[in-house]
Amino acid sequence: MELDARKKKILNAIIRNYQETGEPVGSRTISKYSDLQLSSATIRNEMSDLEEMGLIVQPHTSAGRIPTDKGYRLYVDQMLETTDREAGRQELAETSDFLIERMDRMERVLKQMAKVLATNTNYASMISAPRYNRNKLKFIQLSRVEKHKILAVVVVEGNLIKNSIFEVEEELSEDDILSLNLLLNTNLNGLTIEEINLGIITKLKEQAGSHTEVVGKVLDAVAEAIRTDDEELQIYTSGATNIFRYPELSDSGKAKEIIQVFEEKQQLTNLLTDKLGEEGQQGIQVYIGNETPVQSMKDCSVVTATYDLGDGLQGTIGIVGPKRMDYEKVVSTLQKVMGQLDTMFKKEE
Amino acid sequence: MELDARKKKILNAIIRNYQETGEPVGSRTISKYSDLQLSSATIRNEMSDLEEMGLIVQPHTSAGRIPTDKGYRLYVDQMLETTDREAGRQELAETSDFLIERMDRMERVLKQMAKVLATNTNYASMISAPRYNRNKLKFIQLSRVEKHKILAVVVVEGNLIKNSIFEVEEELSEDDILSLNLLLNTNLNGLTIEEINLGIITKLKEQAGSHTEVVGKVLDAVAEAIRTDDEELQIYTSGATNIFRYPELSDSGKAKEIIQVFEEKQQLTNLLTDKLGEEGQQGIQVYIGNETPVQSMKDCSVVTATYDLGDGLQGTIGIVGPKRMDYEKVVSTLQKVMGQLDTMFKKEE
DNA sequence: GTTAGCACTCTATCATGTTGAGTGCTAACA
DNA sequence: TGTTAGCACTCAACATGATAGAGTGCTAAC
Repeated sequence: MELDARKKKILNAIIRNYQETGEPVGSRTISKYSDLQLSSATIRNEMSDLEEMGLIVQPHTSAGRIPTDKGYRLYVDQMLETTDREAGRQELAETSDFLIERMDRMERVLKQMAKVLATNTNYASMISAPRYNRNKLKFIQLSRVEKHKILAVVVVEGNLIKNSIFEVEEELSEDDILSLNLLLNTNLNGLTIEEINLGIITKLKEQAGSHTEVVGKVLDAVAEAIRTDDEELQIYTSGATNIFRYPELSDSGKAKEIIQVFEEKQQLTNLLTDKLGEEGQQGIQVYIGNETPVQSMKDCSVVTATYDLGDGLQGTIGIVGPKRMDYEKVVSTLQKVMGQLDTMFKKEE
Repeated sequence: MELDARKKKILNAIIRNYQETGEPVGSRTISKYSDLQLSSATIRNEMSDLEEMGLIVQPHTSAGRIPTDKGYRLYVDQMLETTDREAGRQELAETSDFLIERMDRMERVLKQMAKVLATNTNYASMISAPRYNRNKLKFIQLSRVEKHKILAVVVVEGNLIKNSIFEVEEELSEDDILSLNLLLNTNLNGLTIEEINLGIITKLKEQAGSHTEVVGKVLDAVAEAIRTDDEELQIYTSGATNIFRYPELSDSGKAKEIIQVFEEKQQLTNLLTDKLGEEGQQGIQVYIGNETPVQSMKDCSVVTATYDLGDGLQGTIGIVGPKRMDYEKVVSTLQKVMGQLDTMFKKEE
């Protein structure tokens, strides 16, 4: 069976209506509220066809129809026009002014962004801090904090800073520290973690003479600082409790599963890094129901988008909501937030 | 009416029973499962008295009784013996071995502790990172990262480290930085934030000569590093979804409120800092129902405990659960975790 | 002071009936 | 051939009523 223009219109109307009400939608409703002038009987025939094609289903006999995952997929792929909504843009802009004023550190900005996303959409939001694709070492600074305690500050490309305090057996003089600083910086700066191989390490330790212990510990700190461990991906979330707004997700079994994922964050990594390399349309990915890589989200839809701050700094923002979410609004909101991240960090750094 | 020993025993039995089942408990149950050999009729008379005293209530006529806030309060204050439970200790100890092995940074330890607390008790847990009572400046280190960018590393007592990168107009030479470092450290080390007054600032800026801009920005960074802002209190939580285990808290209205508090964390500050100064019995505080400073927790009980790592490092750990929580277990678990924090950080630092 | 017995109350549960929304099918119509 | 009116049918949701069971308070006897 082919999907002609009229069937598309009807499917569209069903999805829109279901989006608003959350209730199965019947033939009479469509007949009244769509622009095609057809009787409910005709709509019924068409709906029967749509059901046969697997785009909609009845929860039970004598109920209206609701879209299937396949139906949503079709809707998202073919029927969604990304119209700019002036109203939405306006609203978000206001929040953003407020945001820029109070801006402080990356962490705070990301937290705020997550919050803006969640409150604007009424869905749950998540945002991952930038991952470092190129992990070049920029700068190392050792200092003596106490007699046997050394502070190592490691700065990598993108001005990410990591500290580490460790204890050493020997007592180092200021001069020792100075020369170690020089040694480390001349040999390591500009290198990526892959380039710091055993050869370089051995050479360093030789040159360090009696201070091999310190060098070893510093290298540990460096490794710690620039590793791109998935476990370590910082994720900020907001509005997880928004899912209670949607009855189809509110029963305590489903709600628990979803909120747990948001609380533990570990699993969100899968969502936020899933298609990180590939370039879709502007890096936007839509997972409907079972398409999700995270099983607990099978009753939700997830929309993610990759942002790029330059300097190899890439991260992902995402929205989790019911399958009947307002995809149009979500996509355009995500785009706006990405634009904002862009200007914000262009301005700041 | 006076509360004799028998009434206490009955109240105790009611609370214990309600703790396990979550159902109102009737006279017959007590008659059978308590060690006092009394008929249900006698128990009924006593229960009637307990109700009159406001310690228990009937949800409706012909239902059993459940404890009131006042009843729980009496139970916690007078009837709770903190017996060491060998089994519990054993269990927690195992988890802790695992924990020590993977220990890394303070943040990770605290996250793990929260998790241990939550999984051991099956309630929700929260833990605040140490607050700094004495904020003595220990060490400042400036370095040049790029031409116009300076990295300031500030170390305060307790080895808390804060970084800040800022831009400066003038181009600083390595020598400039060296002398600024000297200047800042000789003048500021060992001072608390209160002691860094306008006089010292002016003096510093004079001595800095042309580098007043840098000094100003460094001082901002210092202020940022050692301020004890409540807003900034780092809080780690775990097991918020445990509340779904308790039917009396699972309906989506209550659950939403509670989980929201855990998600936004802001309000938890009130719980975790409420009685921070005062010393109760080992710093343990129990809030039952409406006693809580956070309105959304009025259907829960909250138990908090203050830990002290020495060096002026103080923080709070807490448990949130239903009012019928196992106070005994919670208190003893908290004590164990505090002991662990203690040994852990004594060992490490 | 304790207990057995009884009338009473209230919830939970189940069966039953009713209503209304919505469908599928058929026959008539353009 | 596509569209529509009409009708019988289905099913969830809601209300009603009956029943069982848990638990109480009270009274009278021990």
